[in-house]
Amino acid sequence: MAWDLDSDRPIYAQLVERLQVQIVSGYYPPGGKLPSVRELASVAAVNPNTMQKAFAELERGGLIITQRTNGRSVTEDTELIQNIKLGLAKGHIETFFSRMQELGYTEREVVSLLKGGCGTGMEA
Amino acid sequence: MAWDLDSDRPIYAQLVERLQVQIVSGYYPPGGKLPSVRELASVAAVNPNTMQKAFAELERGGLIITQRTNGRSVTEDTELIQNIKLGLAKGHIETFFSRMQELGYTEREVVSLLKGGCGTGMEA
DNA sequence: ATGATTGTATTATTAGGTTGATACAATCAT
DNA sequence: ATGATTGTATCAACCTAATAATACAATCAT
Repeated sequence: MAWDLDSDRPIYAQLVERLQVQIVSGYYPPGGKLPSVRELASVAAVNPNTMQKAFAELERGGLIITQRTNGRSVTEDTELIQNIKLGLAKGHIETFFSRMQELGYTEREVVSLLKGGCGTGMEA
Repeated sequence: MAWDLDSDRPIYAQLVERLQVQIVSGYYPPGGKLPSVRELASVAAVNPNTMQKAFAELERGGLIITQRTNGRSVTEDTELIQNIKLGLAKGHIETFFSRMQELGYTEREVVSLLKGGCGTGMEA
């Protein structure tokens, strides 16, 4: 699984988002143990300091828990996980419609566009 | 109109995107003259050098044309403008579905989710 | 012709992100 | 007990982005 990091944004922020997705999508199950800072940093081809920063950020959000000298685990608070997942989904929907609206598309146009596209001006 | 620049991404890149949208949406019509570097920089509360960099970037894409000592204009190539607009729209659609799939939603789920009209943020 | 405005270029400085190289105390497996 | 691994902290170096302060030649309005 590639990490496809973008140079146009802080790496640690991208790591946070990626790990967030991996947790709420169940790739890292609730209560499950996470790879170590050094190991994940190695996999992502990133400096351990950067991965550490991402982990610290995730912990502030409550998604992961640190056992001082024994690694980290995903929280067992499945409700929190679900809430974050729904929050992310809503955010994506909102920004998507917002961006399409900026371009001049109405909500109705966008929806019909996704269903199969009828007279939206995008066929050409 | 606020410029709501994000500190988490290069400002010049955000300026490029914003100006792109303003052009393809017709806010700056084809062949129309653009504000000067200094004026736009002032409006956006940004350093002239940064705005200059954004303009240079847009010019490389062909969207705007520079009259050496007499300001800039939007290209009159409406076909190019339309192509860029469609490209932006397609990009938004693709990344939207991609992000939703990352979270575990199928394409069919997303579409029916949007048709249900539950919270798109565009009703108002 | 004059003065203001245009795009453009230069230099210096600041701030933030990233990397690399360490180092330490606490824990686990053996 | 020993050695490896854990999270954590620190320091220096580098790079990019952004700002600030200028400066210049070419154009336009007057």
